[in-house]
Amino acid sequence: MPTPPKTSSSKIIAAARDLIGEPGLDELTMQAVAHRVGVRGPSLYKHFADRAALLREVETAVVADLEAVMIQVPPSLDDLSALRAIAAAYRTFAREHPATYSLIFGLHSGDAAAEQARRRALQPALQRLESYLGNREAAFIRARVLTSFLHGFVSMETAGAFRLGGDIEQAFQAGLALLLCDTARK
Amino acid sequence: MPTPPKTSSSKIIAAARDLIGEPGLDELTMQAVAHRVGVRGPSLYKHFADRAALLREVETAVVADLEAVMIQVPPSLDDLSALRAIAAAYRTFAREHPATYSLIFGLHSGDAAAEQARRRALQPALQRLESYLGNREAAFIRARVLTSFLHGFVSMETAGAFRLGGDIEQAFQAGLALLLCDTARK
DNA sequence: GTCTATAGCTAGATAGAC
DNA sequence: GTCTATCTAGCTATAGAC
Repeated sequence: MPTPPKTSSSKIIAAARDLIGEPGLDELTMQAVAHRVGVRGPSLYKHFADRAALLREVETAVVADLEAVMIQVPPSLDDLSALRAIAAAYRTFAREHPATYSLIFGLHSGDAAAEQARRRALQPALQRLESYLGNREAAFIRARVLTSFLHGFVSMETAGAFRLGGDIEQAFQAGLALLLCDTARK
Repeated sequence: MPTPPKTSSSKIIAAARDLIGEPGLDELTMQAVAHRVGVRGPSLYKHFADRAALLREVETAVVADLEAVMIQVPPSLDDLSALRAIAAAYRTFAREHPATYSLIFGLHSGDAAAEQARRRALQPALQRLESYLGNREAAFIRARVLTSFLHGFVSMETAGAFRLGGDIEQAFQAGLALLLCDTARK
């Protein structure tokens, strides 16, 4: 006679869902990196203690790159135009390097250098917001809201999550318009 | 004499960044799932063809769960209150099941069932938005904007990306207030 | 700093008995 | 439908020669 069932598809699915942990970066293997730079895997360990150490440095470098594109905004622009330009630069960066971008908020390694890079990258936008809103605290809150929108939008966009048609560019501009409306000014 | 250098730390970092592909779900191994349901690994293959097939079903189930919590909003609520409640339910779901939540926009498997589940989950919020804004097209755009904000906010929140202090709840409410202001009504 | 060789591990998936 | 046994494959990391 056949062995009695111990489980079921739905039980397996439920267990799988309980099990999901942090997503990794499977493709980034030491050997693949080594091949890219023309050496063998073990040679990398003369440069970095282990894979985690390499990842920490990558994280910091990526954030610095994002800062570099956001900082390109001409100082001559008015605040609102500058904020729009920063947002556009952010989105462009994410679209051009989607997997790389995902490290910025995806690794959360707690690395001090990466954390400092993140803080530094935020600074220009924060200053513009403060000038625009005329209120330091409001600018800080708005920065969080704007960053959330930008991160969510580009994450969905690069993941191909906008699948219902329509003008995606229009949605981006509409979101910016709502979040950059100057309602906090007294 | 020592072997001449073929590479450098910065080259390695650059190569690593070029290499980053899609993040995986390392912890979700077939053996771990099997152990959870009290069987051995190979038994799972009688239920699902392979790991990818299991993941597709998990994805659909997760979206259905998110829909279930968003649908709990009482019909008696006015549109604005209902939209706030839906947003709160979304955020609560992500906070309670962060890793599970990350599958919703993270897997993009192109699975038809998952796609249909996503569409279905969006429907109630979309209807409320249409009633609130009095414009079908504006509601569709606003839904994209709101979803982007929600997804970005909860992704950052669960990743621990809000590291600069301050009231995170206040930022969430501020974002909702800006995105739910009724500026599109004629 | 590079290499070869290898240890040690873990994963996905299959074969065949029951 | 479950099991044991096994295959294949890939990864991190180390040892030691050059």
